[in-house]
Amino acid sequence: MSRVPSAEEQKFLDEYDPDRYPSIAVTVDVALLTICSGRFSVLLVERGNHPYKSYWALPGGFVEPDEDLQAAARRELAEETGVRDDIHLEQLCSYGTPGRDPRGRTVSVAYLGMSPEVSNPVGGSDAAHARFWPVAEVGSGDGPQLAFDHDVIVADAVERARSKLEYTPLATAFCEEQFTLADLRRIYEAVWDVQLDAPNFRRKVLSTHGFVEPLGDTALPPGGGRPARLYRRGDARLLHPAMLRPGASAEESLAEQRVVQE
Amino acid sequence: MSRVPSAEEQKFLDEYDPDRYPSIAVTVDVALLTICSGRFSVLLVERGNHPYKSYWALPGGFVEPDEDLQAAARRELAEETGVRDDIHLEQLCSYGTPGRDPRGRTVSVAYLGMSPEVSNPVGGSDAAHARFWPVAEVGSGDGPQLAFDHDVIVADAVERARSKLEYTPLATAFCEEQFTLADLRRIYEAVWDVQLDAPNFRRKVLSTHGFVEPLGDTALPPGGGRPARLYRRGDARLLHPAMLRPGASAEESLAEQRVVQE
DNA sequence: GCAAAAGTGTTGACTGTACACCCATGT
DNA sequence: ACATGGGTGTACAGTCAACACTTTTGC
Repeated sequence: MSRVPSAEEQKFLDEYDPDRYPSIAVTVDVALLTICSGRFSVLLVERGNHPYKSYWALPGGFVEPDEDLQAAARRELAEETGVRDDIHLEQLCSYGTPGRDPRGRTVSVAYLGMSPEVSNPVGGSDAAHARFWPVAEVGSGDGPQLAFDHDVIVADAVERARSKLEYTPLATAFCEEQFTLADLRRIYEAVWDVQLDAPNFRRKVLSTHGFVEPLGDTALPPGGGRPARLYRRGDARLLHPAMLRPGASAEESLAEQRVVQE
Repeated sequence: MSRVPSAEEQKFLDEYDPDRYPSIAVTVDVALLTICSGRFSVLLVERGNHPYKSYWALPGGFVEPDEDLQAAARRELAEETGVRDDIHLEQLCSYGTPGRDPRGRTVSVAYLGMSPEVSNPVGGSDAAHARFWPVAEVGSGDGPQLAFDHDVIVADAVERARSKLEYTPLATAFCEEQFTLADLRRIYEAVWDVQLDAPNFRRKVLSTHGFVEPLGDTALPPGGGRPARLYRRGDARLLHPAMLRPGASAEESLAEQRVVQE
């Protein structure tokens, strides 16, 4: 990567005087969310190096010279956890407060991932262990201690996911290729931590154009009962009308404000 | 800024080998939106230097060593356009595709700003001119030619603003300190490019807790008519229920998908 | 038959929209 | 007086939550 700069590039490098602007490192971090044994969870890796050794952190790392940001996020996720790479991934936010990394100035572009349950995430190169933690435990005292500002990133990711389930069909990103409406409903119930009325949920989903596509087959429920029809993702990107969270008036709105207000 | 690095920092610098990772420059760009003579508009500056000389661009520039990202956005906005600095500013998205700047690798953290009408934005240091352009013209052929990937950033900012007006009280960010409900309604009409029913709009706003606070005074409408009551911003950060755009079903949803889908 | 889960029908409360109408001011 | 825009009342239509009820399976 040490070629002769063009005149344009040289001009840029003059403006970008490395004495005035010592390099800022650009990293990506991924908050991969999933429903793990019925609980809304986030993938974390245990750090093997200082600083924050033996703390838990989001998988992530440096962006390579000619690599797109999202490609970097996908690569880090694969390297550190072996998660398959066709999952939904979207940019969440960038975090660049001076001092967020004690080793030097970094700006981290965080990504939000959503995937069906992953059986065994493997700890990769720089990650000692990798496992899913229920998001309810991450904020509280009895959960894992998070490195850097990753607790903030996780909180933002969780709230973004909760909100996106309202007006996009992304709940299907947590489902397998084929799923029943009960599967889909359990996604909503786990993410929002509420109970939903199955008959009304069914009607809402089916009346929303492009949310799900019916398949011919049926699946047997685990504990016995009538077989349920199977569906796959539809082609809609937005829900009309939205699937609003129940009882979102007044008091609950406190938690949401973090992500929304900036 | 040339001090002796600590052991931790040195370790970081070893990991962050500048040969493997040639510096990525971090910049901020600001899409400042406002209602200018009744039209939903974005602030652009005409570039005085190559590349993209005499093209129009968003105000922005390099992040300084010990500067928070949002502070950098606010500083660049003040330097290049003289816009007052108490306006609403929130992070929009980061753009880092290799090749987006022909001079070298950059990652730009874009911010979305909302402000009341600004009388005379002044072109600052590196900006030849600064002016507001109606967003409807920016995308089309007869509008300004935009530098870099700023057309994408503007499109994302516009869609984010349209969407935020639905579920937050941010329309008030476009209003002066004191405003009438007709002022507020004209904000919605300009941003969404629709006509709203004044009586129903009034009821919706007043029934939404914390959206606006009534003041004692009244203001005379410009062309004669009954004086209107004045209001100021309320303390809500989210609207319950939301102010949904009329006729948002099916066909119109095409444009929205850009920002939402990633 | 009974338990369990899928799926259907019905009702009453609530919300959004359209529009008729009244009120207060300038000219 | 009348034009202009602010503000109120009302009635209809659509949506949503609650829950009773039917269907199809395993045991």
